[in-house]
Amino acid sequence: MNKYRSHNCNELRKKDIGKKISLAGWINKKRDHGNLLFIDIRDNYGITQCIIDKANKNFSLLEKTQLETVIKVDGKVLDRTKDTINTDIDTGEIEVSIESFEVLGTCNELPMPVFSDQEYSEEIRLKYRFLDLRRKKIHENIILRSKVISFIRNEMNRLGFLEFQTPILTSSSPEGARDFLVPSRLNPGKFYALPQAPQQFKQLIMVSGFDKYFQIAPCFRDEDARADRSPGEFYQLDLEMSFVEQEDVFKVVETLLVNTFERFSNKKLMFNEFPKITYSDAILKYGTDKPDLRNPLVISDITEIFDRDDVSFEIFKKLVKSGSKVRCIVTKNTKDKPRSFFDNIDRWAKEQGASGLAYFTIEKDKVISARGPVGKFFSNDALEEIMNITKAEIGDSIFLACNKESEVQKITSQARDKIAQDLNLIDENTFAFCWIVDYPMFEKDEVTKKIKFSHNPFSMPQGSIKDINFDKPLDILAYQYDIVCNGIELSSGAIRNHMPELMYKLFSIAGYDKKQVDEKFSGMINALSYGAPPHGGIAPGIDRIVMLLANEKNIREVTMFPMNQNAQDLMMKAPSEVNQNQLDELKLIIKEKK
RNA sequence: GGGGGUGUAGCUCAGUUGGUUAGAGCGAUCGCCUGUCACGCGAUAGGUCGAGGGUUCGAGUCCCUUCACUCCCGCCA
Repeated sequence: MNKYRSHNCNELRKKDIGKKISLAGWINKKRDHGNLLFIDIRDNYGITQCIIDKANKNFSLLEKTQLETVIKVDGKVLDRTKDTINTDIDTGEIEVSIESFEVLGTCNELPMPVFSDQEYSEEIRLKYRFLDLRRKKIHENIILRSKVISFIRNEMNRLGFLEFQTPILTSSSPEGARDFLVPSRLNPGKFYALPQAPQQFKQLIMVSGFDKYFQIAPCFRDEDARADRSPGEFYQLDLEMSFVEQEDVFKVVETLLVNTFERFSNKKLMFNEFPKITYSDAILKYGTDKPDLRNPLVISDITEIFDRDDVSFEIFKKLVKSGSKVRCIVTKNTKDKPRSFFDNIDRWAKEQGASGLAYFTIEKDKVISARGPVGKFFSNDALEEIMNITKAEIGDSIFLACNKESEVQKITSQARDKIAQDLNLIDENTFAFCWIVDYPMFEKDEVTKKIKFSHNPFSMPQGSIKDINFDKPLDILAYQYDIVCNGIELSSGAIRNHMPELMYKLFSIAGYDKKQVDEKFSGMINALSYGAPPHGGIAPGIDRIVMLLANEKNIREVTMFPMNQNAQDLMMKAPSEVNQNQLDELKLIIKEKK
């Protein structure tokens, strides 16, 4: 028999009444009646109410024992009378009469209560993460995470994928995020980099002939945090497949995600076969490449309307002449909404730094007309044309913004979210997945005006090497795709470029000559010259998947030991200074701070 | 690097137009209480009002600087 317990704290039931048992766990809560003491003991599995009265010699000692002390109790399982049954806990039909107890782990006065629904500051939660993790909600989130990862492993195995580990100490690469660097003692002055993703390795695994690979891979990027982005490190379900086209990857990911989300959430899936939206369509219709498809609102371009003579909205007309675009959002049947609804949205847009959102509602008495502050500027014919373009109907309202393309795209995208919220159009009980496809291979850097890779430099461009017009690099599309759920980007992937000749060509457009490519990507480019199979893959973010399943807005709620926004671990006090010997061995000198 | 929010007891918070000795709940300590499950009742301790400077007869409250936490922009192939 186990030294500490005969049962866990969620095990005892009516059938155990009369048994002599022992339990071990934390004192979750005490209810002290002076001559009678109730003690709830908690472990990973649940809570059991224990009871002791003054007749027992241990009474006064137990009465004074702090909450969260770890104790072992020996006692007998008792029935509870009908009116004292607690239906909130699984063990609520019984209780344990304590005969003796033993303190296994003492507890100081707590810096934060464990048994409480209160919210606490991040600072205290992170500093005492081991206490925070005892609390029900986050404890369950972490267990969920474990189960999701385990399920995904099984599914991947079932789908014929092999799990491999790849190096954590690797080389710095010029593209992408900032690297975390690790100095090399044996090679003074040189540094390893922690992998931003096992990108090159997984391609090398394909070149090595393993056909289907996956890994729950740690990824390290030295970039600033967000609510849905851990600083420093996060996990991806990294996967790669040989002899596949885009559709083959989609099929695997759809199967995996549908199974995972159906298994771990009660929410509905809006699509079992995820819709595919081209990047350019997404940007136009939603103003972003990570649209929330639960939101039915779409953005339309009605710039051409403002060239018409029967439209007299002079401010917009003038802006359009100088190259601005007009985009609009139609809200269905909002004719009876109060003026305040419209004005609130206009005011909100101004708060976002835009020049506001013009609006009108389409009405029909004998002829079609527009009601609202700017309605008078549109003729009957112009309104019909707008209705034609936007599919708006009588009784609908139209919100318009006019600005440079990038600005109008930004504000209409935000407005789409804001209006949907105000109209309560988003079904919180749904997951809406979609693929964003046909990403451009290159984009122009706004600052330097140079052409650079818009996503992954190893992606395969669409079209054969003979057909691609390399003189218009911004027109080249890639077999590059993202998967998005409820407006959250879960992952990027691509069919890879496995042809060295084409690779050099594309890198040259982004400003790397052959020598640089050979140097910086030696592992990859060399391997591709020795018989590389066509291959492709993707890497869904594990943390974000668990966030969606746990219904959490912050990634720290699904991360066991997260760092704070400044990439510090308040519990372990990382990062920290190191001693002079360590620096000497590494041949490093710390510059004085300015 | 930039913008917003927050910072008052161990924890969660209140604190009026600037005005006496800065309050409450939980927790802690002590006392009472044999059926609670957020047990109840009474008492006690506990404060550099994040820090520094300024305005004022007087600052938790107004102003400036700064720090911490957080959200967002930049950044994240």
